[in-house]
Amino acid sequence: METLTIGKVARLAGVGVETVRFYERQGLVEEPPRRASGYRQYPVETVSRIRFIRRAKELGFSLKEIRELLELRIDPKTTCEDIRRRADAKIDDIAERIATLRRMKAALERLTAACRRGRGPVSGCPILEALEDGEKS
Amino acid sequence: METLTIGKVARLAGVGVETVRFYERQGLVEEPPRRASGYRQYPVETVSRIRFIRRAKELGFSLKEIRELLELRIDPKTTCEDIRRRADAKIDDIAERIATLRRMKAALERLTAACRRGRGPVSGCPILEALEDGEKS
DNA sequence: CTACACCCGGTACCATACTACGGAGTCAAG
DNA sequence: CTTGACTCCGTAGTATGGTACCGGGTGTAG
Repeated sequence: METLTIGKVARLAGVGVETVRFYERQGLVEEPPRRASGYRQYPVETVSRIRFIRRAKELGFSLKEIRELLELRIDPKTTCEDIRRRADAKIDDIAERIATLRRMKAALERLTAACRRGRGPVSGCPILEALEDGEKS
Repeated sequence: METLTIGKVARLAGVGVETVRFYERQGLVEEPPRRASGYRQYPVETVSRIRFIRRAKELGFSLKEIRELLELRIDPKTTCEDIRRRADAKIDDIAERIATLRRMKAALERLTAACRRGRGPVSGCPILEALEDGEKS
């Protein structure tokens, strides 16, 4: 089975070596087996895992939330009911983020449209107005 | 014209007084007029502005990016061309975030579906696998 | 068998985004 | 006209998420 050193994992995932070790300390990346010298031996999947972490982080999930997302899987240690409840909560959260982003996008599209056809009466701040409704917390 | 003290703005927007002043220092909230005593007099719109900042932050935008979003408007100081270019870049950014969130949501939905019909062969980490493709940076 | 890139753990430092504190002045209800 | 909540500014401290550096050991190509 193919394994990678920490440096290769880091390069493939587009992060620094220090970041990989940091994610390990945070419980986001499983502690890999070591060889006699103490060198970490990573399975190739670790690369995808780290790439996922980066993407989720860009979308505003905290490392704690990302850990929870990564723990969502069907295994014998947790009941199906429990997994479904937590996954459903995440789904709702994500749906709401998508809805808000869509409103922001629509507002910006109206702005560029107004711009294109000779600066209509768009003043004030359109993106801000787009979120006036739809408040919920 | 109705104005608000900093404390009222903060309460209505759901943040602390210190946060309002912090956003002012960061250029996210315009410096309001003061009365003779030095007290800030905010227009009511400031509340929406701060609520927008909070939402955008939850979606993973940095304060710097949020400032850029809030500056996108048609005014005489910038050319239409410039506004459109910057707005288009933000639109692309947002579209990509939406696409990634949709893939995450779909993965979680597959997980709960598998869960519901008596734990199928879903092992490993479905949300992670959902993003295996669609890499771009 | 040595050079050089790589890995080890530990600690210290950094940027971002707040949050708290202190000492003093202000406002309004009673 | 006092009292208590609110405001002022400045500075310092916190949490998160890394990033950098250290002295030392490891691995391998020439």
